[in-house]
Amino acid sequence: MVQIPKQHSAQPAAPHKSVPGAVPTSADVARLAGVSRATVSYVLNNTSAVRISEPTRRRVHEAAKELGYVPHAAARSLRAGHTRIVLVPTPDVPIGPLYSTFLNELQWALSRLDYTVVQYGRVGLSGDAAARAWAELRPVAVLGPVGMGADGIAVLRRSGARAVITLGPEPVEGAHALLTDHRHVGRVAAAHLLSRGHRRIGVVMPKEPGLDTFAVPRLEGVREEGAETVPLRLAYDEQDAAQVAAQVSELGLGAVFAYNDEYAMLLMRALQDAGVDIPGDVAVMGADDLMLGRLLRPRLSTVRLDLPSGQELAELVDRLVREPDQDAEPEPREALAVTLVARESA
Amino acid sequence: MVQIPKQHSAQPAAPHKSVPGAVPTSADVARLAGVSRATVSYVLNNTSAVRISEPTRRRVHEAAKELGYVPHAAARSLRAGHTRIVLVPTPDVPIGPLYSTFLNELQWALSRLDYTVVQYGRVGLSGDAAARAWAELRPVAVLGPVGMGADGIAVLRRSGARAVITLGPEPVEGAHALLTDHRHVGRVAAAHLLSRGHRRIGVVMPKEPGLDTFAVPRLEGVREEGAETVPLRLAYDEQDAAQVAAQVSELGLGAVFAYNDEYAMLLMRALQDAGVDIPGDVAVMGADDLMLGRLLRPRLSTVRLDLPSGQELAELVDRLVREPDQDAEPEPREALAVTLVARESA
DNA sequence: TTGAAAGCGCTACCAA
DNA sequence: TTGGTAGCGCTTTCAA
Repeated sequence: MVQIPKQHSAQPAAPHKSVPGAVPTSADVARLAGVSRATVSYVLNNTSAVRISEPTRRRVHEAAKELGYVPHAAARSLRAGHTRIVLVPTPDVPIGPLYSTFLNELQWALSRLDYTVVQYGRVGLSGDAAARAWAELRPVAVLGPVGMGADGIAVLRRSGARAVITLGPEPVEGAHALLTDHRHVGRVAAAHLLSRGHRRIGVVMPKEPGLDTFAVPRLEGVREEGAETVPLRLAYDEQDAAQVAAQVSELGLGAVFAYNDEYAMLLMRALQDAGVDIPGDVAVMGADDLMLGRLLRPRLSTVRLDLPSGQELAELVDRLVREPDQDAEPEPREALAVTLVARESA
Repeated sequence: MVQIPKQHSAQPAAPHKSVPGAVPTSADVARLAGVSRATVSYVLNNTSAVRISEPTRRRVHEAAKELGYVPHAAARSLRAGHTRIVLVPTPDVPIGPLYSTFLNELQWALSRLDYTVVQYGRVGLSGDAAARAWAELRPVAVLGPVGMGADGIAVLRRSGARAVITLGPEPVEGAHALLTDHRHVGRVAAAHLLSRGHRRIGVVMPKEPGLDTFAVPRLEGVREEGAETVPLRLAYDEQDAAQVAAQVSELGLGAVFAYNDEYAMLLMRALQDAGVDIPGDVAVMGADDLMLGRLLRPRLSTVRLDLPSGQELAELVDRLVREPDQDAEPEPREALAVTLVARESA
């Protein structure tokens, strides 16, 4: 599976002799400083249980610096029996500025807490195969294994993960669930549109694959709120937008709820280019409350989403890692706050 | 530094006895299958140098499945002497859809090639401290250590990194350099504006910290092309945009080059709200060629950037890992293609 | 205050 | 075809 250069076996070099080109180990440091490996470890880790004399400390530090010694994380965690790795999924598809900002923040906050963030792409593995691949790294925490079943979670748990946190519409057994139910988004938008007298609502669904994870629940939310929905598939380009705009007119739709602000902007422009008045002829709503919505004319009405901050989530991870039993199976809690932002377009 | 639960030392449990709650090892599998650990390794890795009988294979596989055995990546790479880890920097600050799409693509492509992508945030460490922290993971490749000097690169190299690739304006010794010189962006924009008779150009610089890495070179490019530049600091909000718009009028600026399309849109809207005609009174140019530029009226003139695709970059990494000496110090090559996209706003 | 040595989980050599 | 075993680099107990 992995090709390994036979550098070691080629010549069974005399033990305890440092090869020039090789990466220095703590043994090399020990030799140079004239102490034992144990002492090196004590000094470099500031082990408080042991007192090492100043001269020895200095010698060790100097030797380490001279050799450019860098400890080997894998060896350390093998010995320790656990890692500081937090696994974070790479979304299969670019998912918008909102989410990528959130991820960024999260990574930053986790790094601050001295965790190593590993982004793991699924790359076509099924839920359980993915779980096994992830478990090989022995992560101390795993975030948002979307679409992973209870079995996968169990594998992760058995492999030593002390915190498994899902972000998704429904709780998964064995994981700490942060519910992000995007149906709320659709409901809020629909409620607003309904209150303005629109009973039939066109719902813009991205043609781009992968976004359905969010788009479908948003559509469902609109339906649940009691509106009649007309799905409109829209690719993120101008040509397609012109076609959908025509479709909106043909169908006599008086209101449209777009997947998010970007798709709303795209469609709104196409409608305006076709001479449609907004909100007079067609009311348009977006979602995500991006800056661009404020810059459009008319100003875009939208739905704001508040995810937990990366900071908060990082702290949750840290807490679960430290006290794993505490909330083994806590009440799943809604983590997605949703607010109407009524401006001019609807 | 890391608190380690003393689960092992608490009771020096009899060796070779599998503890129920613990993570199963290959020894557990061997015991259950009634074979040696070596055999387990052979079977599970499909080692071609050794032939194992079918019945034995089956027994091993069954035992592994029953125990839910998952190999330990750290132990494996400790033994192997190298990892499949590729270190990728987390940008300190959200950096726009263009770059995050690129990163995403890259991660996906690397995962496909069986690399483990680790995102490492700098978290306030200086270049060389960061290099040491990164080297602890013994990555086989490191991408884009921005602002890291030759020393840092050397540490990484000595720790076993076979590919060190920088993306930045200038080559760094010891690394494979992909030059991304954003001055080109400014030059192309300035050339266009100059050809339209604008000699004095307002240059919008984001107030947001971290973006200066790109903003400053873009400004320099404008200057190098022979224009007189007037820096305009702009925060990404409407209030500030209104102020800057007023400033543009006061200064009698006839042309503005914004850091990117988003800032251009922001300023353009503010100018229009103030009754300024575009491009009649003020010509506006953006950069990055985002979709939103096409949707503005007038349509936004901009500069398109083409980074190498994630796929290409992943292949480069793979090639360097396989043949490290080949291009130890190759000719640094320009990796950022820059094209003028002239539309209506300038 | 320091050193010797065991052992974390795994793979690959060598011997049977 | 299979097993024994050394050893990757590190930390930590125990003994000196």
